[in-house]
Amino acid sequence: MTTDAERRGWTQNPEAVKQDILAVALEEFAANGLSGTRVDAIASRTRTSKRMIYYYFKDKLGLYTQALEAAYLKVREGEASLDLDHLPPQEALARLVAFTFDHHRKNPDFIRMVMIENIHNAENLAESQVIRDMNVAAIEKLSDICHRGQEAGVFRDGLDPVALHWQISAVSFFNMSNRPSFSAIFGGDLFEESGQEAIRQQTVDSILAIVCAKGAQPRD
Amino acid sequence: MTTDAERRGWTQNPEAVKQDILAVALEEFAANGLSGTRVDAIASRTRTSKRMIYYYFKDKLGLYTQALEAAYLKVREGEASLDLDHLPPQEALARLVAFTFDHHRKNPDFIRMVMIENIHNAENLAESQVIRDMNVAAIEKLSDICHRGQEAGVFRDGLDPVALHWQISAVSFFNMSNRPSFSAIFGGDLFEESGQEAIRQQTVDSILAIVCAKGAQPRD
DNA sequence: GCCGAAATGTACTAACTGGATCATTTCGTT
DNA sequence: AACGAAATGATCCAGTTAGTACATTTCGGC
Repeated sequence: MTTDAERRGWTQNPEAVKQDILAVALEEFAANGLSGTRVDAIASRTRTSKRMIYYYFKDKLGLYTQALEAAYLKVREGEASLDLDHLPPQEALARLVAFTFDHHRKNPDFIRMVMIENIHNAENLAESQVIRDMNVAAIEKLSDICHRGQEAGVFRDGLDPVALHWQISAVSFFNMSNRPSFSAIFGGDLFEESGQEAIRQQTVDSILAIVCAKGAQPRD
Repeated sequence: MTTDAERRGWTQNPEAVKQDILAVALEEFAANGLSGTRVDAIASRTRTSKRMIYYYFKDKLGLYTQALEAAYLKVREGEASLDLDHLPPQEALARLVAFTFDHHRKNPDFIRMVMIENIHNAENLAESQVIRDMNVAAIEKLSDICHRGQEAGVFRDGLDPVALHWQISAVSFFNMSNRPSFSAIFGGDLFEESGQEAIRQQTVDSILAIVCAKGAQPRD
């Protein structure tokens, strides 16, 4: 299929060109921020030219916005694999927390895109419906676990799934977002593999502690 | 003292000029990031000129670095006021967590500077000794509480003050840093006053839970 | 009051950078 | 095989921006 292109000249391949640009753009924006990224830098790392960027994405901002959505989509793919329905609530929650923690670790450029968005007050993110949808799913998963736990009598009443998600995200996100500053100040021990396991466990414990009904026995 | 300047011409006042520039620079960098900030924009908001910026700070990066340190210093001032030695360990820790949470809320541009630094892999922050010193103090405070708690038998053994600090920081920091994206997706309820109180309490609870000795009674 | 260094004002520039212009090639449709 | 629209290449441009050159003023010490 690409043999035509190899031989001489070039072949029209809009979709591949778009994807190529988008992949590079994501890396560049994640690495350098919105104003820190040079369109020329993206173009030169692409198999095509700057001309195509403006042809398909119109703007630097247009490209950025699409790259942001691409980052979210890429992350979403990895999330479906998690099936917790068959687990008892405490176990399910523990798994969800640990999974979220690890999942953030595996997606550094997604993290960086969100950081960058926050620097810009999430103005572009606020537009995207795609992104909103995706996160609602996360809440539903969590909400379901909460209900099951309450019915089983092992979780306390009055849980707020959003507040819970907030806390899980906070730790998982911070672990990646502030790693440079944190380890510059305190050294990198916590970010070695053993350190990461420790704080992941600490995170799981802390989350379980706040949902557990008073008097319920802690898991071992 | 400024009357001379009012009358005609200008008065030499190196220190005031420096501080003026630095204050504006901090705001601008915090608002727009490193590459997003225009030196001219800083200059025009200053009582002096761009010329002075380069005279005193040499570089855009030089100015940025000093602004970063200034942000840290400003935050440090507010921290000394906290005296926990007279409180029992659990109470002291609870206060420390709540204080940290609130303190971050009160210093948005500090938060943003750290965010920006992390985008840049904390390269500039890593240089500054001032900043390192400051955070060591925080760990010592926490470490002291841990020891007292262990001696009193209410905290479990094997606590890592740095890991604890990591968790406290994570939540407090994320609460500010990711507010735009989080509320764009989930709405702003958690960031109303009542919501903030709820998650602050949730944070305190979760931290206490992970330090408390198994079997120790939770505070009421 | 004078002198040299420090401090400040004004105007400029060289390079960068987002974006535009113009021309050419591919390719499905007829 | 011809035609028109879509896709791509090559080059250029105008505004922006970090940083500078040059001139002037202030001020402490003598």
